[in-house]
Amino acid sequence: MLQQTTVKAVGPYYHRFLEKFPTVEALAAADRDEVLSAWAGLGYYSRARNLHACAQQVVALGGFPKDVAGLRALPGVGAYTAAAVAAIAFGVPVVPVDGNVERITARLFAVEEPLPAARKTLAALAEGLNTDKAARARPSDFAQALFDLGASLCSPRSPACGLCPWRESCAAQKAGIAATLPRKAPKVARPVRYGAHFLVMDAAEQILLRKRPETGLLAAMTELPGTDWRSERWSEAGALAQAPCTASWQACGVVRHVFTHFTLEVTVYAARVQHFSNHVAQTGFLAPAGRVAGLSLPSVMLKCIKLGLKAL
DNA sequence: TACGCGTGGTG
DNA sequence: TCACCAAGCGT
Repeated sequence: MLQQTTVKAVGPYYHRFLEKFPTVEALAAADRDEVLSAWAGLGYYSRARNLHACAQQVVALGGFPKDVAGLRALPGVGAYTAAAVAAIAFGVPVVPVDGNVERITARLFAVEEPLPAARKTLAALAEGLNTDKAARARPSDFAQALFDLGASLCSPRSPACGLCPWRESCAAQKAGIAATLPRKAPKVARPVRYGAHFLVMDAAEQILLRKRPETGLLAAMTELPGTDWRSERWSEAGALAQAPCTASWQACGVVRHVFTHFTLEVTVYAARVQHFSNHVAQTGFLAPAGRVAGLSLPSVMLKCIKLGLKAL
């Protein structure tokens, strides 16, 4: 959960998740959709699918691998997570290299090569951080101390070098460039994509939803029926031509949502109908409008539903 | 290597 | 408002 996600955002999800799936066996035995639903709103949904697959693999193996190579082979476990689990759970003297440790290392050794090209260099330098006896004796505490140093003093924007225990040995601090490291390669501009989604509710206050494809963006998550997300705006006629049924559609506004690599602008249309024909209902599934929790809805769709319901 | 993959917080 | 960032991984 903590991959690219703040401790604060993870907290509630983590506790709910452990309550729902208290053991690796319970997680392995759960339905994939139940796991996705517990993850809904947290983002990077491949982590949920990988974690579920990972639990099944661990159960099949008869327990957790206890070394870096064994952990690294599990789904969703990369170099960082393998090292973190090995050090923190199993006391293996390795240094997990996350964003914090990359930043600390870049500053300590004044590495001016920009990320991501510098990643290999930084990992090699970080590996040498725990050579002293005290550090090697407590791999978990050493890793945690690095995370905390990065999160508190050696922070991205304005590092508190005056308070840093490593101030004297920090090459970037000596050179006066600590705040400018690590350097990053310039980013590409984030394009805007446009879509339209449709909220339709029957007399029993059920709304029509559908499942997204198994691969790609928001894989296997739930959504309101809608158009493609494309680089040109949709005309009203063009959007309504793809409405899930005939109804007096009402445009109720635009939802703007920022993904990592593009910004999405969704025009939301809403309508009431007496009842759904079988033909229409079979394009997706029906759910009570008041109870959309537990349906693996990503945040962008929660925004759309909220906007649509307000108009009805 | 470079990109696809979410969401919320912050200066 | 907006760019940047967060206990990265898979392809």
